[in-house]
Amino acid sequence: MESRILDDLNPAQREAAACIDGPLLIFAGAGTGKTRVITHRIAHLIYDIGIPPENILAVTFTNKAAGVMRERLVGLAEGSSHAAAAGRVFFATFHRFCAWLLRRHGEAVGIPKRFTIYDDADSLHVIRQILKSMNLESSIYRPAAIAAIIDRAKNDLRGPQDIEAAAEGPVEEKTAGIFVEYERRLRAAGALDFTDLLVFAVRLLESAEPVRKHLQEKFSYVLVDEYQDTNLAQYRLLRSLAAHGNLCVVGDDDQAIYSWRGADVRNILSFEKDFPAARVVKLEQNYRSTQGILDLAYRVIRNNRDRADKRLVTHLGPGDAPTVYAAADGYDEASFVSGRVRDLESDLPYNQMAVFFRMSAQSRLIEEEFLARGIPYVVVSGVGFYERREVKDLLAYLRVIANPADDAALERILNVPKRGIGDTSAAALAECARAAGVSQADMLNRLDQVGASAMVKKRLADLAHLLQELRRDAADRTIEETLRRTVAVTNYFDYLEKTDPPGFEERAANVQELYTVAQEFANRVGMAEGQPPLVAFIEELSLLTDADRADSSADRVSLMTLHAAKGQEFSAVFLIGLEEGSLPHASAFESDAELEEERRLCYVGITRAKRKLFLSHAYSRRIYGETRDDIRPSRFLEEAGVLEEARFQVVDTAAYRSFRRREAPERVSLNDDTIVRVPLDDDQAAFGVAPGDRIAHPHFGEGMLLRISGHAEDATATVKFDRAGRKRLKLAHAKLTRLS
DNA sequence: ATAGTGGGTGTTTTT
DNA sequence: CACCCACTAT
Ligand SMILES: Nc1ncnc2c1ncn2[C@@H]1O[C@H](COP(=O)(O)OP(=O)(O)OP(=O)(O)O)[C@@H](O)[C@H]1O
Repeated sequence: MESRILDDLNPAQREAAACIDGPLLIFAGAGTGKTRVITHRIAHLIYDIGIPPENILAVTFTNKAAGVMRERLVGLAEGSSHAAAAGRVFFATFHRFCAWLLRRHGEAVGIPKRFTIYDDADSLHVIRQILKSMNLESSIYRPAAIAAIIDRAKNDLRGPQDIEAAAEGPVEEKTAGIFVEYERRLRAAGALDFTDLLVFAVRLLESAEPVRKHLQEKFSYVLVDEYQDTNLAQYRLLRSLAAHGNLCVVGDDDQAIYSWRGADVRNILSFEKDFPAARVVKLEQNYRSTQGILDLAYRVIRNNRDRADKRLVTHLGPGDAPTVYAAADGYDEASFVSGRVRDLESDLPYNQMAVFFRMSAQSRLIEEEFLARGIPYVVVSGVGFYERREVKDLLAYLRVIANPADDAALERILNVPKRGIGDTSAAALAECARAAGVSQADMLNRLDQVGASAMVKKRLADLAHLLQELRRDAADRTIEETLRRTVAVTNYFDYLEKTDPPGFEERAANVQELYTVAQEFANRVGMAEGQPPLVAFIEELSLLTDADRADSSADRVSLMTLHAAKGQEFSAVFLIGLEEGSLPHASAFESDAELEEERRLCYVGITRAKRKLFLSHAYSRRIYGETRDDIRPSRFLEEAGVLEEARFQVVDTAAYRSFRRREAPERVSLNDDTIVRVPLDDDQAAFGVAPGDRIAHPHFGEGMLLRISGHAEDATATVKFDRAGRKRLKLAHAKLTRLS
């Protein structure tokens, strides 16, 4: 068992990596080498102990993390005869692992082999359809809210009955019914949404003993990174899978940031109870950051009550004090960031710099600034390649080809490109299919049963024919060829050019890029695994995210959300928008638990930095197109004493001082019912109503006018109606009458 | 059937 | 501001 592999670990890490049998928890703070231990432990298992690599399953949080880990593992075997073995370890996210499992054994729980994976947009689409069929208004029953409730329930392995039982309002009550119908429609379409992958995998493992036994034998060693962010479904999956006890999990309760997705930090806190005889290894030596950065991180996270205390030490020395910049506004902040990037660029490559923010929308000002300054950057979260309309359109064609039952995909392409099949015809087709109990694609081949005009039927028949040809040809063509043929027979480029002339070039380029992705996929995967390549490709696209696609070798500054930053590290980090409402986000104000999660998010951001850390906040922001001058710095900055202490460099600006002097209007948070009695400008007063008035609206009834914002035509009243709740109404339009 | 208009509405975070 | 929906005019 003598091993050079473990030489580049410190004693505590080595202990963890060398402990190969039985449950093991590595519970340690940021940058202590948890991920490194996992990688070395796998290498040790294979190269020193002789465990066949295909018996090892390593679960990561993102596909990208899986890729990085695989590379590192190969790196460790460099030059040895084992190098190829590394490729046989199964690295995957939970979702990908479940998809793999269900492709093979899903039939035991009623999932067809060629199931399709519905993404968020598909799910929302289905929910909207259901709302329509139930005659529920989507303004009250907000599809996204309903989707969130359903998704959350599924992650907790709960069903419609549980939601109904726990329902607190009308929306939740109805959600149970929508949930039932949602499930029905997905099953009928042979589709699983992201969370279904987990749900059905759990169901499969817990109900089909032969499958479970087989997997337990196959994966005799299971390792899980970022265990603090696992949810109930994932936990149950691990329990079944790793009943043999050879389960190694690593994590840090201070980095639990996915509770909104059902992740439960108690999974890691009670690991010892769940897996008796578990060994626990704690690591304290941080190898990533300088002491100044770690101190600041600690000053933030220590304010969480609900945590296991951990101190981190580093021997990288004190380093540069983190810089705090108080910006006048978002533009000022952006120019601060670009200025510092310019200062740093002689010492650091761009890809060692990153800008983090709470919400994707916050990247915009930074992007504009970088564009103007010629600083190369890449946005690694937000609307990306795979969400592009053109990519999803073509993917929908592939989906229908691979799985004719995929109604969501069919509905997407029914009239894309425009072929004169409008909402009415689409609804008729859907209704007939529903009545006949078949998929809409099947219905296309039984048009005699569809009540529609001859003209429409002809168009539907043409589509059916087109799909049939594509499907027939797909059998003996490459994916790329199928894609090209689809584009050709549908005249897809013409459609793009007609519908979006200014965006045409970019969209066409994305289509080309998709060809390349298909080609690379084919080269990489070959004909392995005996799976139809088309099905495998669609799965790949469904599970990949933009972050996975980002080429880390390209020399660009990374822009990403704090959530996307987890697990990564950069020499220089900018954490922007450190303001009340943003970080912590306004939606967390009401709940201590959520505030603590926001604080952890801040902690995660800070601890990504190796040597340079810049924190910034602005006193003025545009929110909903309105400029707000009453923005306060984040409580996290205050708690940490950052704003006063000389040990941190506080950059102040003349611009900011003048902002501070200006009289701030009464503070209003987005959710409260304060009546904002600031003097109205003449154009606002002209409407004859003022904050504090009782008013009546023809549709919403009576209410209290809370505030007026905007000017002239755009003057908008915020009214709290007695029955209809809070509404915003354009004064120029809404007929408000003043009572009393 | 579709394009264009003009309301109202709402905000996280992602596999 | 950006998105989504309902409505109107072609
Ligand atoms: N024993 C060691 N010797 C040298 N460098 C190390 C050692 N252990 C870890 N490192 C380095 O420290 C950095 C952080 O390691 P790693 O990403 O594994 O930490 P982590 O605990 O997973 O962090 P986090 O939880 O913050 O994502 C990496 O650059 C890694 O190479």
